[in-house]
Amino acid sequence: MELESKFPELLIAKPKQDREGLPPLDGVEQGKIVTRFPPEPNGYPHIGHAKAAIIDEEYARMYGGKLIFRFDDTNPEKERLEYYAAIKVGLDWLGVKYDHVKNTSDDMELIYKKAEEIIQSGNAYVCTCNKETISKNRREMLSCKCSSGDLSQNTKRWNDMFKKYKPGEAIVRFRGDMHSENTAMRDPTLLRIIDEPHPIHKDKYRIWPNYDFAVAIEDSIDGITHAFRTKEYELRNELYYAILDKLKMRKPKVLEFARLEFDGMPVSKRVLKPLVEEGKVSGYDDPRLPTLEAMRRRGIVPEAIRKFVLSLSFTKSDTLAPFETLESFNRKIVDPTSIRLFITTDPAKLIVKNNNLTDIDVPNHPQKDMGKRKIQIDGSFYISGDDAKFLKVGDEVRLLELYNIRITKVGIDIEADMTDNNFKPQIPKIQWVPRQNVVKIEVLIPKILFVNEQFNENSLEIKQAFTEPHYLELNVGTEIQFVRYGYCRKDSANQVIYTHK
RNA sequence: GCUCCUGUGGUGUAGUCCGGCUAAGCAUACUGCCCUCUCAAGGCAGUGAUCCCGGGUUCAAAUCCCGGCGGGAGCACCA
Repeated sequence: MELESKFPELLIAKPKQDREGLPPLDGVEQGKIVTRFPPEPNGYPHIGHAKAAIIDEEYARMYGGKLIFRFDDTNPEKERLEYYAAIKVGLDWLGVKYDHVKNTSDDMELIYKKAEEIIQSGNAYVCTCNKETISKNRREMLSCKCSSGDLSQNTKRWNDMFKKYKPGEAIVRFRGDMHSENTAMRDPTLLRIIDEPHPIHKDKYRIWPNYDFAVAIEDSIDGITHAFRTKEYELRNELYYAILDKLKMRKPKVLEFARLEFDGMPVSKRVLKPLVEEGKVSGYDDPRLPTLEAMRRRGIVPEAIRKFVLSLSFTKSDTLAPFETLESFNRKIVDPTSIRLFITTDPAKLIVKNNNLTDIDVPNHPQKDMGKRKIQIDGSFYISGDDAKFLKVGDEVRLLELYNIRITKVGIDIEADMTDNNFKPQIPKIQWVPRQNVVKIEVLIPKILFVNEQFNENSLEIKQAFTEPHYLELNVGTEIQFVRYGYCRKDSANQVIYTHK
């Protein structure tokens, strides 16, 4: 009673309402957030990039802040110009809008300055031990002789890294703690020598920062407030903060999320590269792959990917991504604008002996006004093998949008008589394609790429099919719903890719 | 092996920080009905979770504590 009057706020129920989209962030002021999407241009963008970019953008947008798109291009051995372009194309396709683009490699002078600073302050040293020794010492928690070298030695060695040393002969190491439980803290590498020409800067630089050093500095100077990264970096948070601490630089907040990968659809270049090289898939845009280009070809639209990513929320728990959920989102988005056409697979011939029509207008969509198309008729049709095999003499079925027929003969050629044109809800309805002017197409049906870690030799089914002449008038890229068959995207003049049912 | 992260229906999540208002919401999948000249989309209904297990704290635990077990990741001069 007394409490009530003194502290009425205690009685107010805490806000537990439903939310949409990503969970709110702690202590963020409107307009004060800056996020970043920092891919390495070392491959084609895939669903994992999409998740990261969408999360980065959503949070920036949620609090009216900014998104910086930054290429973390500090390893010339792996990066190529075409990947910068591919990633940008992918982001634009996804509809992710960024406020600023930059390359980490454009900040090399600054990074060198920071490197010198961290060496000067005694928080880093140049190590000339070989790789084996270094990794052995890490395992055994032992410091090497280089770590006790004085400042003049480190300065001299640092200067020598620009010219004298060969790659592998000297690295800059952070003075961490060789006894730390966190192996990432056992004097990790900060910079190393790489003589491979950089895709943008060619031979201008040969000392390159590694991930931990570059990201920490870049995030800090870019004004990033929230740095989102996948969970496998979690152990490196301590390092990230330690580097900024020694450099006396502003610290962004680092948060992790679970990485996204579909079951049986690996994303790693280690797995994908051999498939492409051996010709087991047609390229990085093969519809079986989880690359953005592949999903686009397959008929997945960006809005569906965004909805899907947001439905996964922002968690660290390992997820087995539900591809069918993505398909469901996609289907709902694509359905209202997909033209309906007839298709027949494993076709069977059907002759309607008393056909008396020469053409018919068929609506392009059952609900939306998408116009009609004219189909020429002469009584000679194809129907799907799947439908044909259930037909018996005497059955009455309806040719969709056309008329009802009664089967008079089955076998290789099916014969029938037209009965009437009254719509009868209870009889089976099947699609058909006139044999005159039939268009022959191939349907590519992507299936799961890997089953139990094994490449699935049957991962791409190719089906021959017949469709209507109207198909020829559609642009490549058009999403079509083949009635009673499924959604497909027109990939070329004579090929479609199956999107989903 | 060591270290870290994680564990809610078939699947993905909400709720867990600040214990009760929900023996658990939403989506997807599945089933049925309605609508429909598609096995699509849309509408309605239903099946399905003792919230990993065991103990503890409490009037009260998915939510707090302890102990197990399962899954994932990191241990590079890659990001």
